[in-house]
Amino acid sequence: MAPESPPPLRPIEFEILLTLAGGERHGYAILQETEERSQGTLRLETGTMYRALRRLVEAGLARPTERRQPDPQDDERRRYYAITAEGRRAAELEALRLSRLVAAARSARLLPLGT
Amino acid sequence: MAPESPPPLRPIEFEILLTLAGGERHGYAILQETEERSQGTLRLETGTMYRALRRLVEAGLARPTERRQPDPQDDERRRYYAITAEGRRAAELEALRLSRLVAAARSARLLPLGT
DNA sequence: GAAACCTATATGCGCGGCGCACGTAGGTTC
DNA sequence: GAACCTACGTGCGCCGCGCATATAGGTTTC
Repeated sequence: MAPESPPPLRPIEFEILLTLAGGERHGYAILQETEERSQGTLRLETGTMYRALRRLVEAGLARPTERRQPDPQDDERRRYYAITAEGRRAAELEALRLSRLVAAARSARLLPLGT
Repeated sequence: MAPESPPPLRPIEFEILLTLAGGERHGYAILQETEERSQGTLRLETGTMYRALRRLVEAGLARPTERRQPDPQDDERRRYYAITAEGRRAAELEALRLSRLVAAARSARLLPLGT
């Protein structure tokens, strides 16, 4: 009877949470920032992203924020989201898993040892 | 017209190639070694693994080996597979992508900085 | 000035990967 | 002999994903 580990994050869900870990973001900003970070190695489709974002909210890993600062620059259509405490824990777990995976890849000489 | 980057590896495909990077393996050994490496954070279903392995062969990233060493210890049912040069390149690319992702996670303080 | 593009969010649809169950089968352990 | 391990594989249903499309206001380009 293990403490019932939560279902693992899908790659796209982790990307979104990683972006949200940097602060509140709206959907379109998540799209841009994620693709920029991956430098073309990942293209995040709008349909995929908005649905994954909704899933994260339903799972309690992200939450919509009512933040509507009186900035006239701000596009009214934007809907902002923040990572939750549970979302952060899930992302930390996944990051740890990935770091071990990368270490294993380094041991297998799939990456330069010095990196 | 970018040089048409290949479709990215799925997580399970990367796990399999990572195991094969350590040398020839048969299917059941891939199952055991992968689960052992992930220490319970990933459970690789038999159906999923054998099908992913077949996909990798069809994509030219892995190949069956006719290796049948005269070891009487060896279970005759085993079917061995090896990583191909193309498979290694794909795994290296994915490992690089993941290492950058982990670095980003570290910057976002999802991982202890010292690790 | 309209055609093209950017920002911003969202749905429709079809394919296929995945989880789970099951099948086969010989060997070992209790 | 029942249960379990090794070893390979198929069947099936769900749903996540990629791609297309919808909506709509603002800006840039020809």
